[in-house]
Amino acid sequence: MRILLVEDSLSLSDALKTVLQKEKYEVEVAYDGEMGLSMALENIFDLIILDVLMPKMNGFEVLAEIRKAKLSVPVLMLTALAQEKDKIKGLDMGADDYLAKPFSIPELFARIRALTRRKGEIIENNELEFMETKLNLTNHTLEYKDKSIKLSVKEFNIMHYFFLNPKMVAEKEKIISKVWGFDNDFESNNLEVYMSFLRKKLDYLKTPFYINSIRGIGYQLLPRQI
Amino acid sequence: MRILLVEDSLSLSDALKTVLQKEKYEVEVAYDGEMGLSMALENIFDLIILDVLMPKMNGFEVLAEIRKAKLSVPVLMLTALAQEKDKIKGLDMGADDYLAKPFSIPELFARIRALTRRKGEIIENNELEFMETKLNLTNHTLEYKDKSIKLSVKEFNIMHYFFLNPKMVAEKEKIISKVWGFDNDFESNNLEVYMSFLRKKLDYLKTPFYINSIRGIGYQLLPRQI
DNA sequence: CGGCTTTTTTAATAAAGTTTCGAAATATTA
DNA sequence: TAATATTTCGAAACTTTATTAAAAAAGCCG
Repeated sequence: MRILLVEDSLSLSDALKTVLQKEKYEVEVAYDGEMGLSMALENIFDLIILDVLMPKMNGFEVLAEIRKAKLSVPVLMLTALAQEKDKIKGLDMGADDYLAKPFSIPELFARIRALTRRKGEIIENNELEFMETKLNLTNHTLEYKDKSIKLSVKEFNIMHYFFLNPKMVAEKEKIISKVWGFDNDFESNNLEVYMSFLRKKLDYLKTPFYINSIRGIGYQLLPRQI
Repeated sequence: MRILLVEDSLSLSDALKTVLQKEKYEVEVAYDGEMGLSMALENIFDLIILDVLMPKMNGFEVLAEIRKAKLSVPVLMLTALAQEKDKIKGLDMGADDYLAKPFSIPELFARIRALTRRKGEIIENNELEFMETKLNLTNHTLEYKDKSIKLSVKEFNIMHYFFLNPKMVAEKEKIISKVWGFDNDFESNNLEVYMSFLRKKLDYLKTPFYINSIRGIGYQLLPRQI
């Protein structure tokens, strides 16, 4: 489970990182809003913990950009601004929970568990589900009915992005920046190559959905017509 | 948006029901845990607000049964038990949020919006509508009744212009400058060619409007006469 | 480390879809 | 009817996407 922690106070972020890692979360830390935003846009996280008061760009601004980019990752706002209007502002801007400092670590953990539990769609154990097909997050396999197939890291990341944003159109740009990181990919058809790999695997599994391409825009998982 | 409110205190449940209805939520009230559970199992709700301290069956027990029945409906626990261990218990049992009494109504609303947002969000594919026909802005498809057809970029841009200025006469010049960019088009019938493409697609969809041409000026979407 | 497998990248080609252009057919108007 | 505008069609040029094969890189294991 990957968490992005955006928090400028070194003492707090260090402490949080340590306790989170003890609970087996993979944690990446950003020390200001700008850094947090670019990390959020470039990588796939299961949860973002966002401080409000930060240099360069505050938590509200980061949140606004994250949602503008149509990322559906759950966001937990964490802040000293315990005022009601701030809570409401944060929640209405697309945060999923809002915890005022000082908070108790066990409560934070419980809220993290609550937020990551239902990620995307239904989640059991450590898998995401979309149309009866399961993406296993621990062993990177895709499972449908009695068949299962291994995905390479790149294949998995692409599929992960689809499963986290089910039914939505995944723009090529977005997928590329998630899987290969920003700027990369000049003059390369890597994405198309991987989409072809994935289509083969979906065909093998006979999943009830297929990868539809939308010329000039990107791809979308759609139900197979029979 | 349908909400189930499970709360034994008449004064509180009445007050909440009233304010929720003012916000256009459909609200059903259960006055004890057993009643709440059976209503939750029998109907479809978008959110369940669950008190903890209740006669017959407490909120934790109701929640446990709801999750045992594999219902994934979001649950907001609402209670006087503000103790940390209760919060944690509730969240870990499958509640999505936990609010301690006394709480502020605006904060409750903000949390309700946060919890119910994701449901609508997935379907939220932005589209424009004109005469029951939808122009999907992410997919670049045009949809009417049960049919849907893909539009190419140029076709889409033209249609987009119409949908943004419905009922108006779209001047050729304007369309051309929007779709091909400034002045371009000297001595070319591209626009006419595309209008022909679009007419074919509208015929296929059997939309209730057609493209009428206004000689010397441009085009206009008009209701089809039968 | 060295050989083996797997994954990722690159490049070439094929396939599919889009746009443009010119010309012919049709319609409109004065 | 002549002049002008619009519609339609098909071929060609062009773009984007898909597929394949092979080279390069990364990972694995004794």
